[in-house]
Amino acid sequence: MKKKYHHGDLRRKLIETALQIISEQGLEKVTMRELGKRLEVSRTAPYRHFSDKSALLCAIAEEGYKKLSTIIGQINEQNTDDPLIRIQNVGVAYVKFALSNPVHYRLMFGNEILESKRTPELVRLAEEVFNGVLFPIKLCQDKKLIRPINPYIIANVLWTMSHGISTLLIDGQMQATTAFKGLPALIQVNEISGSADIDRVFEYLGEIIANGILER
Amino acid sequence: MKKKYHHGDLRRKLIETALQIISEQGLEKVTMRELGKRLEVSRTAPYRHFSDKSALLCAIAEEGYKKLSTIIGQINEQNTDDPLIRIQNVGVAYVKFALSNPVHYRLMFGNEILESKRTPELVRLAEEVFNGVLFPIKLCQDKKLIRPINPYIIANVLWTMSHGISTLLIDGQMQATTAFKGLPALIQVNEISGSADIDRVFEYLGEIIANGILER
DNA sequence: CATTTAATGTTGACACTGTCAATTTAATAT
DNA sequence: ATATTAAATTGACAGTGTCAACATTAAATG
Repeated sequence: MKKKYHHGDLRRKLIETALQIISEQGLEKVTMRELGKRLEVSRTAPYRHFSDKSALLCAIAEEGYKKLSTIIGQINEQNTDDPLIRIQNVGVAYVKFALSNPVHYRLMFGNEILESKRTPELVRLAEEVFNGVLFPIKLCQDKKLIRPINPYIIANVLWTMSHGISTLLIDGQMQATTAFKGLPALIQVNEISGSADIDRVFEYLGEIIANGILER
Repeated sequence: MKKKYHHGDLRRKLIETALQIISEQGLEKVTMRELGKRLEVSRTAPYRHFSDKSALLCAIAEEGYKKLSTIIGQINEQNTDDPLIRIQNVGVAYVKFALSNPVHYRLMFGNEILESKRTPELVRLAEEVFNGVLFPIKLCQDKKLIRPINPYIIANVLWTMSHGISTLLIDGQMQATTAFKGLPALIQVNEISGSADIDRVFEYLGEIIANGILER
């Protein structure tokens, strides 16, 4: 790609600056004009790189999908003694990704980008992520570690779980510090950072999903 | 309340019209001016009823919380032979509410209303809903039907599940028709309406949460 | 009843937005 | 060195949230 023309690397900078504005002041403060202003470029310069605002947001979502897909792919390549652990690792990684990249995550799975404006590439990448969740489940079923329920369902259950907790935490609906307080030592909230230790939360949720909640 | 002054019942109409616009064309098409236009009133008339746009959206969210809270309250008042069924009923009602009132739901639990702009009343109503989820769980634990796990955790698991599936379906990320296709007869998608039969989906998810996914 | 008061609605104004069309600048290809 | 094309600019237009000043009318008050 070499060096760029005038600005140098405006496309990249636009994405970065948009991300920064969203996390600082929220999505509605992202304007094409403000982006131009911040990057010391004219108000319509961004249109040379993104056909409209929606296209810019799509690019961010795409970036997120690629990142998440890579993370999950790497975990699935790791060898583990216990294949069940791999499922947990995928779940933990998923939620951690969401919490570390809330802006990406909201654009990926939220309603900010209208359904009609989602690019085919976006849809493809989303499927790739789902397959990454499906994979370790099938593996465990092959080894008779998980009941022979349709693996799609189980994947959807795990996805539902991971997505649910991700969005509730990201959007400040569930307070990790209180939601999991006063629990057995198993779950301990990291009081210093103020954020829950996702590994332990997921460990606990995993135990529930694994064994169920019924008395037997 | 009798008849109103000039327009009659502008406040009510503003909420209704906003809801209609959001479900037809999305949130960003709701503008104070457009609301005025549609209701044949001046562009700033809405400001006599809502201090700003955010206040209008808060009012919609509040309406949603009250509705959901009432629904869950009614279910919890019903007598059931099997208290476990009550938990399932609450979950099903929750998801059904979300699917029937997607606009309300997104405003209630999404990020459209900035965290800083949420009124205290909004927070209180959200807690009320959570308590409605907690109640039947505690009841089942009293009767030794559910393992003596901290009931808060279980409520959070159920909430996570219900919220996760609600948002994935509402935002068109999970296709109910395909996500639960090719399953045992237990789950059958309503092909006519194109929407999943939430009762059955939840029945299935409920079974998984109840008994876990592990082979034993 | 007449009159004050407060609720409700209007008009004008401002700074801001997305985005198009026409134009200019400069990097690359020839 | 010139032609081509990518990148950036300026001007324009219709739309937006919201404030301040003003107008109208319902309700409260005497």
